[in-house]
Amino acid sequence: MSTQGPRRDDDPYARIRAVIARIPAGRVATYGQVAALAALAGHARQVGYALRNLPESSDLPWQRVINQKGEVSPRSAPGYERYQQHLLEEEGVRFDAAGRVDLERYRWEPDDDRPTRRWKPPRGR
DNA sequence: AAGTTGACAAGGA
DNA sequence: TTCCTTGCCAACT
Repeated sequence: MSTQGPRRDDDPYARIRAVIARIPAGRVATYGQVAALAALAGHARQVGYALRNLPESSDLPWQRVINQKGEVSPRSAPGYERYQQHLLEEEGVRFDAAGRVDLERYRWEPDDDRPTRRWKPPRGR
């Protein structure tokens, strides 16, 4: 009925969470990518906002969302970045010395079910 | 009601 | 390449 709250497909944050829930372990997606997949292109910041409001009890794989630079986004509470990186490393995501993930290698695509890409194609040369 | 904030992103220097 | 500025837009004061 019309007396109930926003339905899943109607609530932007619910759609954002639905997209994140689809990211397989060992893969990552960027904020902008999640927003676009949730039919909210241009609302990358809302993805971060949704995660900030995420209840502690949530089982959403929030750690698989990183920024376009390939690094875990800085956050108000220090220490969480280290925690997020740790969670990802346990899933097999490798970070370089600068604390960045190779997006070409670990970025998840909706139609991509494979675990992880083992190598990146050689650059033209 | 108006100004500020922020788990972003793209472009210029 | 990194750093800084600008654009973004809902949520929050």
